[in-house]
Amino acid sequence: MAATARSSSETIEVGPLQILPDEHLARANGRVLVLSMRELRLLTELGRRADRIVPREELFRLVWGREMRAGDRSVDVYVRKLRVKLEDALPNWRFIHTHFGFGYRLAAESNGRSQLDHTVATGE
Amino acid sequence: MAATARSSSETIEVGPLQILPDEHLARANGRVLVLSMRELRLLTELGRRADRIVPREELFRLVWGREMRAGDRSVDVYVRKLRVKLEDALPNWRFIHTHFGFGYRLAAESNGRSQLDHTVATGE
DNA sequence: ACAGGTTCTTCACATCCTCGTCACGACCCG
DNA sequence: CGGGTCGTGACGAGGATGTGAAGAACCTGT
Repeated sequence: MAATARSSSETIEVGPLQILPDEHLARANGRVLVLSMRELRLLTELGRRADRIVPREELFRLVWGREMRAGDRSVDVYVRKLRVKLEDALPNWRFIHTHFGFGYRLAAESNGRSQLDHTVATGE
Repeated sequence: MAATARSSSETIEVGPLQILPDEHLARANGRVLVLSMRELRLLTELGRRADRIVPREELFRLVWGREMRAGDRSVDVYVRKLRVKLEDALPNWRFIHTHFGFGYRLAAESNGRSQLDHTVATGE
């Protein structure tokens, strides 16, 4: 892959979610999320395109670094893993949205009510 | 003629409605609308001809890519689906107008009052 | 090299969504 | 009023996505 060594710490914020690719970690309301390599990369690439629909093939290319074979379900499986961990960390939010026939989109959406946890107190 | 230049990221705006065919999505006051392939294409073709009456046969040809068989109600059904989703996202607006015997026309018309719609995520 | 634990990949099955179509009733216009 | 047009809800088939699990690959410390 491109030898573009990212110098300054990139920070991606999506609602109460904070992604720090260069630190190899993400935070939910300041709490550190334990993510594997693949999971973090997938989340990062989605985060870099937050609020936009990213096709599976593109996601696979970005995260796995090669072309996706037809029928490969890896992206779906890792989306699932991310959803579980995000749900676990922030029960009242939904982040990864499916766009049937197109791909996935990352965006913070509160589950309607009880966003009493808005006292994020991130360094913001 | 269809000299539609394939400029990157075409944006169609109709009142508070924003259609981004290349992103595979549309927004209502910035909020993403979840549309299926057909729905988005229909909305797009209507949007490209905003304020003009588009005959069913033409709409069908544009969206389905083939000639419409007599008695086919697909266009009507999908107009209905779009209306429901648009109504859900922007309750005080009407977009798709029927022209009896001719076809449909897309135009933003506020229902007169209180378009201060804070359509907060219902979470329903 | 080995054991123990973790991550990655692949599968099979379950579930959900889309799409085209139908049927019936309301509507519009002459 | 009469006949065609449009609105609307429902249905089934087929395909796309969700989900749990098993085995392979990998990593780490001894």
